[in-house]
Amino acid sequence: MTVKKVSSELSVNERAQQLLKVLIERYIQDGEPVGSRTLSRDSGLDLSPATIRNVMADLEDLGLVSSPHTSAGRIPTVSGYRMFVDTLVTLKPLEAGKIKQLETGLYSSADPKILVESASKLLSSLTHMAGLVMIPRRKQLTFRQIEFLPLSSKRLLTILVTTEGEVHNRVIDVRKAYTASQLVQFANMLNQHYSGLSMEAMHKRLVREMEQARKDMNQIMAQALEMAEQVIDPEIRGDDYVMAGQTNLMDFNDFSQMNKLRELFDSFTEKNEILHLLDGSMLAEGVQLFIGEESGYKALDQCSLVTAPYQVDSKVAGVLGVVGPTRMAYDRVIPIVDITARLLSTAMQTRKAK
Amino acid sequence: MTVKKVSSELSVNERAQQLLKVLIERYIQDGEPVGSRTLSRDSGLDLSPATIRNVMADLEDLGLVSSPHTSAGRIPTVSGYRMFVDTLVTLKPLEAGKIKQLETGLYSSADPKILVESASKLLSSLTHMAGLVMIPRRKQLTFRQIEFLPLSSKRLLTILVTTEGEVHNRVIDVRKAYTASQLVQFANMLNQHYSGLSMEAMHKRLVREMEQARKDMNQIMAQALEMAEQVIDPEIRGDDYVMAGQTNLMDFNDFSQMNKLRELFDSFTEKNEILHLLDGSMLAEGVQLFIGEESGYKALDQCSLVTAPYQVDSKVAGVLGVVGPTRMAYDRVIPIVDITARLLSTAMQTRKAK
DNA sequence: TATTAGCACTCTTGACCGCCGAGTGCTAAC
DNA sequence: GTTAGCACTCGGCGGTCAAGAGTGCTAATA
Repeated sequence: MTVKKVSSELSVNERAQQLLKVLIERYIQDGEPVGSRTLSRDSGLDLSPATIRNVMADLEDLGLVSSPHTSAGRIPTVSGYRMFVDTLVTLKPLEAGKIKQLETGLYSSADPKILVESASKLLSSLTHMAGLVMIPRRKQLTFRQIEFLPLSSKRLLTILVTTEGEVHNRVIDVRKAYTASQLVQFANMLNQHYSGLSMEAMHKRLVREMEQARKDMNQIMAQALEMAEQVIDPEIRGDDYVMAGQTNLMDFNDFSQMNKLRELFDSFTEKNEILHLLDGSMLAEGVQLFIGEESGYKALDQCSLVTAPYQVDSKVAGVLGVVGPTRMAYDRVIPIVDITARLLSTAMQTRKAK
Repeated sequence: MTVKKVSSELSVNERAQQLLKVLIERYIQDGEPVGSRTLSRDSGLDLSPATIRNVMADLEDLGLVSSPHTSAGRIPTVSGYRMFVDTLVTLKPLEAGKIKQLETGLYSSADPKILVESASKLLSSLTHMAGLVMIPRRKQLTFRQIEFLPLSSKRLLTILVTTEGEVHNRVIDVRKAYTASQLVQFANMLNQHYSGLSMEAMHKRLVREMEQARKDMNQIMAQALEMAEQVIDPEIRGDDYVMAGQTNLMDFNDFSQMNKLRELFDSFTEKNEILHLLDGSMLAEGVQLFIGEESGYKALDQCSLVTAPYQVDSKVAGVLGVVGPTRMAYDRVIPIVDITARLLSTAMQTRKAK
């Protein structure tokens, strides 16, 4: 009896899941609420609309679907999508042509800046949504060298280079004028002393040793350290990302209300909400999804974000992904994001493996 | 007789102009076609609606106004706006508060990159439209020094610094591996040889002398020159600009058709059309306007662009401006752009005048 | 007991209609 | 040259109506 009940419940669930799957696929395709008739016709399950209506009522009780109004079909809820992407979806392998496109797009340059930009453009063009690639985290970057160039008497151009090949520059004002050779001396000292440290570690040591130098009345040293501090302090905070194809999102009538769309775009330029999400998905193993309100940010509550981390020299270096309407073709998008991350990883390798 | 006719025609014109002015001011305020009744009431000219209708018919013949349909009021055409901004508009001086806002916003940093960004943000927030600031033209920049850092055996990080304090970096692949000291030697040679030249001049000489070095079989020299060429070649082309507040444009129902707005946004990321316009207005003396189709670009045909050049050390260095709907408050926007350009000029000065 | 047919009900959508208000162009009078 | 008057036009708004799609419920069926 018990056994039978369980198995019967299970079969109900399987059938319901199958129906949910078809419903979502259908809804993703057409963007319109799916009714019982349609489902009866296209589910391959040979059930009458009436039966399907019963199942739908169950799914609605479970919070997996909802109907916009009494006499409309059903549309998936966020939980519905979640179940779909977690257990139901059958991913579509990426066509060879698109893989080729990705490869040629990514293997044509060695400059990380250009690579990141290409990746984000490719993501956007392959998915017809907005692509984004996070730039390697500052904190994890390691200091390589610094340089000071005088612009005017009390104004210096500072250039900071990381081992990874990123260059950051900043203009700073200093209290007194230094000669060119003094500046070179400062730079040499800092370079010898700190080269190879992570930015974060360097920051900590800088602060500590600045204290020390002040106590020792070592003016020169203190000055040099202060200058360095001025440069790396802003660099240490804040990751950044590059985005492409934002305007693609304007085509989805899911965002027909302008203010919603505006909110979204603003959060793209504001960046910190998105960065926080990307930051979180750095730790995840493979592709990760934030569906609708799952992200926790109001601006994104009509969107889904699909991300995957990428590596440089087999260490996680950043995250890339796409943003689109909740109703997106997950079966196509997930593989695209996945593969792009892999390809970017190999393209970013500093020493050639082959 | 002739005299009388002329003077009479003139007075008609003056009256018509006055009416055109009021009409445009009104239309800018409300965004709705202005009818003869309204004009009769608010023009201050004590004319009956019927008379005004006659004048309107004349203005329509002259192509200065048009009516969207038979029984609507009139709205200005591009030529109408043009006449308005050229001869009719009475500019509203900027309130002291806003000037203060600009000053504190611009005098807080010395870094040109940050300055440019602040300026564009300020423009956007003061006008509630999109602000943009062009970054000093590359060709006019002068070369100061170059540096080569090895990333891996055949991959170099190149850093190029201009006298103006801009830093450009790029990763390049080279044919053979060089030692660190060789790279330093290359850099020294280039720095001594070319420092102080404009990028354009440097480019020309590089090409010429590369030829020469090849003929002389001076391998080292040729290699060094080729590397330099790889760096400055991409830098020499293409100016760039920074934009802020694009989403402000989404509030104007003038851009209610999404595809029009999308076209506009795309042309912002595409950049070259806008750059071409900005480029053109570098030569102009003060504030310059492109109204609607005047710009010649389809994406901008619903917009106006208000620009003004700014100086660095009393040489024109770039252009800034705002983009908004054709129906914008020119009387307020023109002074804002004008003053921002002036303030940015003084903020950008490399040696302090005071 | 699960499934299905049937039916009444609900809700959206688009078409059609008529009316009102705003505004015009024209003509004739001032 | 200006104005009053009048006929006309057009967009917008609200209401009604029918069609279509889909639901929930109940009772019959396998």
